[in-house]
Amino acid sequence: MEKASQPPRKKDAAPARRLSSGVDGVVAVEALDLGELGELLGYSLKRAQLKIFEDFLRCVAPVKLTPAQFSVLLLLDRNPGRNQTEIANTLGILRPNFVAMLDALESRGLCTRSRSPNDRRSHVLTLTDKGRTTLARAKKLVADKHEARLIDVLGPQEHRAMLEMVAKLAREL
Amino acid sequence: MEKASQPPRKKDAAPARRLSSGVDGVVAVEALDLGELGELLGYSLKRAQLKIFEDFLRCVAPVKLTPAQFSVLLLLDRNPGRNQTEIANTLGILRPNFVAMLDALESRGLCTRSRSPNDRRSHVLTLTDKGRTTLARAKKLVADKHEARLIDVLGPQEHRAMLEMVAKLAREL
DNA sequence: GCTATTTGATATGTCTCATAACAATTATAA
DNA sequence: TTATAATTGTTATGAGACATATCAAATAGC
Repeated sequence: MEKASQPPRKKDAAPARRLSSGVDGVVAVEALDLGELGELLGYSLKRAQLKIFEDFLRCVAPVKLTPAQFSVLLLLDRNPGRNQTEIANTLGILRPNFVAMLDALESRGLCTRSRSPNDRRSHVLTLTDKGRTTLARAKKLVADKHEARLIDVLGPQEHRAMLEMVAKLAREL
Repeated sequence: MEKASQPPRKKDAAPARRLSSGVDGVVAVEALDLGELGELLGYSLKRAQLKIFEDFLRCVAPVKLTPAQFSVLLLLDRNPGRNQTEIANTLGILRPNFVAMLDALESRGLCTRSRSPNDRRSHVLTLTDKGRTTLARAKKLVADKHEARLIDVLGPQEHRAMLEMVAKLAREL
């Protein structure tokens, strides 16, 4: 055990740092020690969330919908006749930022704004037929590809358990 | 129950939409139907993640560290002598974006950049004493306040289970 | 009627994340 | 060795999400 020439580096002597690897001459760097980062729920949660959104985008790519757009279409379908403020609020989107989102959906012919006869300030949001069929296609892609992949990785029990835990955190924290 | 004067609104007779509530005269809007949004893991996961980061910021506010900064300090402590590319890569941060992060930490005296004698291109990153004590304070706040809160909401078993599931997703998806 | 509030919208600013390009340095090949 | 390629830190820049202030039109409350 010769630890002579090394400068005193803490007490938890880390082993050799670099290992040149493989026939292709690529020099790999030894994986770093994540330490207590692995015990930080928020850290892994964030990374999982990014991966999940990536997977969502890939699976739903045929209908060109982002997770946010998909959630808007779902809400419009389930809650016809609502205005922008109501939809934006329940999705946690601020009204100013919701304007451009709606512009994009409306310009693609997926939904429409129409002045409410009761309150001419507000716009009643409605899914178009194209919006409904697009939503139907998206739902199928989400169920068959995206959620299926998650269930495949986690297992059905854990997937269900995780849904509940994550909903509880979103609700009660 | 007089609902006479209202104009006929669609056919799927949704129940009354607005309920004026409370003594303070605030008019609440009936909660919208989230539909299958509650079954979308990514949706709740994202909302949970935002709440967790909020809670982290609140708990760690006394030492003024963001989750990203905390993760950098943790990594520097566990992996002394590494350069910017290595630290940034393992945290999933792109090198250009890591520069400003390091500027902030270095300007607060929490870490230092020094040219490596072996490879004068790279900067060896080192935690300062102030960085170490700050990290120690942050770790205590995270454990005693932040993670404690999560365990309080989820329960110890579920908290542990969720850690593993989320790590699995981040790893295998 | 008069004031305050609400709704959609615009402008703006910040923050995160991603890409291209560059100088200095090192590695590799001819 | 010299010429070429690759790497490191950096800057500049752009896209996207997210937040605030402000506005005109419309409505509500007094």
